[in-house]
Amino acid sequence: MAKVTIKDVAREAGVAISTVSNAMNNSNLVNEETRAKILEVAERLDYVPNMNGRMLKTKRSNELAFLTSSIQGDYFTTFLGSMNQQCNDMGYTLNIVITRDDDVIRNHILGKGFDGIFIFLGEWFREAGIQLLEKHRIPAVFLDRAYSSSRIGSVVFDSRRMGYQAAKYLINLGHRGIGFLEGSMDVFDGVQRKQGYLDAMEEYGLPVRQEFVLDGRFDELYTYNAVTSFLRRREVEMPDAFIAGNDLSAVGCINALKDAGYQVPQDVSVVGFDDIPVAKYLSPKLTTVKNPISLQGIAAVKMLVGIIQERGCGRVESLAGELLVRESSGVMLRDK
Amino acid sequence: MAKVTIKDVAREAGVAISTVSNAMNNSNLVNEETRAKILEVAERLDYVPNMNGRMLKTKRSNELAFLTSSIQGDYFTTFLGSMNQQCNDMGYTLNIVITRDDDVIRNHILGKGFDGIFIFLGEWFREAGIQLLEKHRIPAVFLDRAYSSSRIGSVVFDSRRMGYQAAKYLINLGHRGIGFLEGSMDVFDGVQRKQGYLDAMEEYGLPVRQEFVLDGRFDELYTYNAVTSFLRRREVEMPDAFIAGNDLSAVGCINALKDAGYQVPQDVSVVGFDDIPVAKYLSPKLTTVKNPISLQGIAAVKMLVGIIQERGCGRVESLAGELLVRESSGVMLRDK
DNA sequence: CTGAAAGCGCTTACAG
DNA sequence: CTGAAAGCGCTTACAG
Repeated sequence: MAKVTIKDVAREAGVAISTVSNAMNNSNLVNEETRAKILEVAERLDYVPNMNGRMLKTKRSNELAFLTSSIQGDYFTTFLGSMNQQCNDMGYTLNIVITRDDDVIRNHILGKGFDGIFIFLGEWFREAGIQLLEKHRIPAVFLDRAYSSSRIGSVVFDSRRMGYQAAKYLINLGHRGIGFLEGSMDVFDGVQRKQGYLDAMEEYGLPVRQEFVLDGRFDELYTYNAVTSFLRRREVEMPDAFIAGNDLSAVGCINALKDAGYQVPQDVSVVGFDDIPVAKYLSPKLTTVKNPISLQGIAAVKMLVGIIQERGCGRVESLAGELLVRESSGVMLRDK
Repeated sequence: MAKVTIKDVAREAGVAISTVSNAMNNSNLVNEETRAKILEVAERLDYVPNMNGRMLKTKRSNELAFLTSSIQGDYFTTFLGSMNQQCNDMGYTLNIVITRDDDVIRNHILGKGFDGIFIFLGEWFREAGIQLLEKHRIPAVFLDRAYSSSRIGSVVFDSRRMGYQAAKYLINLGHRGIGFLEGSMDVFDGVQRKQGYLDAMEEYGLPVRQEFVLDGRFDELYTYNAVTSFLRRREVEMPDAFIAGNDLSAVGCINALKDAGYQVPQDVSVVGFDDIPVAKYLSPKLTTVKNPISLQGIAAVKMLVGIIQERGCGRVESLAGELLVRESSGVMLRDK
């Protein structure tokens, strides 16, 4: 059966297509009987307006796109769930597109008629992409960086502050030699978390020892190896604690410490970021910073819709996380 | 800056719009110099063809939709990752839409010009939906049930066989009184896993004791409560083992058993389904059935593209899982 | 209240 | 090789 169009409905109902269109969209223009007849026919034929035809005229789709380079990890599950719900609540549908392809990205930004775009593309979206958005005045909200202009906003976590708080927490526990397992320096959170750590060290006048700053790459195995080779290199000088770029990295760190004969937190405290679901099942249970992921999704949708409907303009919204103290961190015990 | 269209490119390049269209699509029709000029202009203006205009003519979008009622859980992360990759490899982009709204579903099936649809809507997609697909000959692949026709196929797990194998494994270990924590009977896997369990019991001439079949609803807490009240009801007769509808349910079951003073697997063996990431971190580590989720995604894409390109037709493809024996199950120890 | 007409941005025969 | 024209399915002034 061929696709049924507005023509089919018009013919079947014995009216003009414009009347069908009006009946389906504009309540008060059409005679009630005519409308009833048209709706009955439309229902019978399973008529659904072709969005391509409609959008060619109206320039509005009530569709938003979420462009992401990945949906791996629990973060996305939580995030997309809340985002999608909020989109629906506000009358939009969300299209999630996983891609790292420049052409696909351009197509979705420029060629599909989305009313607005959420961007979580990390390194797959750079300056040129921003220029494109700006030049064509596409409403957009970034979830992976802090950027804003008149039609573009961002909703991010206040990773710098949380990095600062994690470090401060450890300092208050008596730790002085605090190491950092840095994540990716291409990633907003990676940079910010480290910066927060540096902020705290500076505020308390503690030296940042470069040999205590290891490359963890947000990766469990990579961190495990980095910490293991660090421990082999220098038996003498141990950090009192490590802040890891994320929980996976914290797990790798803890395992490396254990395998080298250290106890966590008795010998070394470890703090992560994210509060991944297994964090509370680990032994020791992981002390970590939890971000309000659902709130990020909701805030992002509100911001984008605000920009689209001209009720708001672009800005950077920064959400605070929460330090969850569990078992992998404790007061400083070792003698110095 | 207003949206740049084919007209803008044509004007700027001093040619007709049909020439621009040909230059961008049909290689061998256009003079090389003309084409070069046109492409240069298109590039300079950030011209991206409006997909709505194009699709109105061509009726092909190279876009597939994945309609799902949820993306909660690790299943989806794995699944969508492999599916998306396979779509890209085959020249399609995948749009993921999370919805439980009939109108949104209808719109995406009929009104958006997707070349084909993946469906994972469970109870939010019933007979009426299938009729709609059939009537309009929409290429579709189900991931949540077994159904097929000329333009519709399914890729599912062979849950019945795996349920059978899980039960058979326990029987071979010496267990006779095997209980089942059933999941949702609205869900394909829920029904099939239980049926497999029943198959095995029958094959081995073991009675299925109705009081050993509890309602777990695929839910940890719900199962915990069901098992706890079961244990309170009858101290005398204990099952030798439980098969749980999924891992969450298995966890609830194990916790209930432990809290009632039983040891797993010494007193009761427990087997789950899914192999969720925490399964191997639990104590005891969970024996479970792991499904080849990535393969399901790949097979689904291949099937749908086959149907669309008329190179294949609808069928039910059933993927085998793998029983992972870990610590929550063991040989029958108790005296009868 | 209803319908004829124009036009959104494209592609595709077709004429030249 | 290039362009004028028709038409995909809609919506929106506008005339009646």
